[in-house]
Amino acid sequence: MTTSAKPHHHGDLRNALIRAGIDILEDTGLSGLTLRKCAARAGVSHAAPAHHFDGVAGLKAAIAEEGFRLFRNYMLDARTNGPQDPLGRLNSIGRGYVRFGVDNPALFGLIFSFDWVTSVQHGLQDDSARAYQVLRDSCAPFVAPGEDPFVLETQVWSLIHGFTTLYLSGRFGPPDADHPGGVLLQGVLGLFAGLQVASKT
Amino acid sequence: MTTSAKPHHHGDLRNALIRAGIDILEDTGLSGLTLRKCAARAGVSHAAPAHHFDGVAGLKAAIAEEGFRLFRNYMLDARTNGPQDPLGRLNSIGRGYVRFGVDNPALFGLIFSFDWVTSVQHGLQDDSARAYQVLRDSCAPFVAPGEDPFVLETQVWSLIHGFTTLYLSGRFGPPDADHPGGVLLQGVLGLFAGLQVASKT
DNA sequence: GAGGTAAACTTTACACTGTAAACTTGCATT
DNA sequence: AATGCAAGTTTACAGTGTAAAGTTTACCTC
Repeated sequence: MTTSAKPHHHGDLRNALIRAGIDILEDTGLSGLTLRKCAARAGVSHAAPAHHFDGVAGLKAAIAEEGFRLFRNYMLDARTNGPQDPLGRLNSIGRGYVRFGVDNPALFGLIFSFDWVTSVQHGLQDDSARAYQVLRDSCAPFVAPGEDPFVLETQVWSLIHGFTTLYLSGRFGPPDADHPGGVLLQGVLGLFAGLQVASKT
Repeated sequence: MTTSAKPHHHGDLRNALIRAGIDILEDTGLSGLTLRKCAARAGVSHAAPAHHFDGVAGLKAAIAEEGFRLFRNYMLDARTNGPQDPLGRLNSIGRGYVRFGVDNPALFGLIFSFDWVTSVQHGLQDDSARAYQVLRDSCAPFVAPGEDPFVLETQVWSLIHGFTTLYLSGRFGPPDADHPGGVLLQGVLGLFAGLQVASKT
């Protein structure tokens, strides 16, 4: 029939589908991300993404992988461009965290929509861990030598993550794209003011 | 909406559908909650719930209303049964918060799945505010007279909410149904140890 | 090169979902 | 009693994920 040079083999369909998915997330939010729309956007049949990613869960996981990388870069950028004392660096992580959410709300929702078991099943634990490591590093100066850093990390992560999700849901008013978190975030981060830099022994 | 006191056909279909919905949430999680399954469970046609609640969003909102009440009771019970000093009461709120999530993970996910605009559209702001008031009251002793309590409340809410969502996702290991949050929660709540009870002037 | 094989996609089909409109039934007010 | 209206049902439809089978393309072996 149509003998035109229409290559069956797309070449880089996997990445094209991921990019299409991210675009759809920006345009129509998490609920708008479907296999079929993703396929249509990439110009392939609706079953192609299912074949590549083994179902919609796999597609979302592949997008989340890219999302975690972006997320990590937001935190790194914020830390790089902020004050370099331990507390300043920790606060910068928090600001980068919130800014990522404000700039990419649907992607933020996606990467945290997996429970941990599902994350591991889809091989997301590495990307997730790399992002977490940034937070971990910024907590390290406050951990006394020989002590378990886990409690402090969980305190920091819980506070920042909780604020970000509540902030994105609009419970503190409409998110401010120019100053993510606004002065409220600054006040919330004040809870870290009491942290003591651990001596190096 | 005022509950119609007149059973025309079924009798109390609205409440029956809400209870069916909560049962389905427990059994199959948030993604398993559909209009049609809910209708089948209540023994009516699949279009009945849509008629009562104006779509699936309305059904979820009605279930969330009940969820917020249960959520509030969890916090109140925890506070009642715990130590009665200000810090002890604040910590109890946190424990009740986490316990509600562990006991009703899908319902917890549901009541926080609405953004604020949608919440208001469905008339959930009152139930949400009543639950928030419990947290607010427990924060009050730490707010200096004349000061805005909002920052402290946001600190507390963010920390507890963030911990609960991350804990429920299994990122700190499988949730412990007998001791929700476990020792980790205790450590996280330690961040409040520095709070000072405000003088009454 | 010829032939075979596996991967990359398409086509087709199906069950399930939410929503809308038309239809039926039964209570209630006038 | 007649009419109106609320409560449910029936029917229909578009969109979704998934599975199976079919088709095309690239590659590999002989």
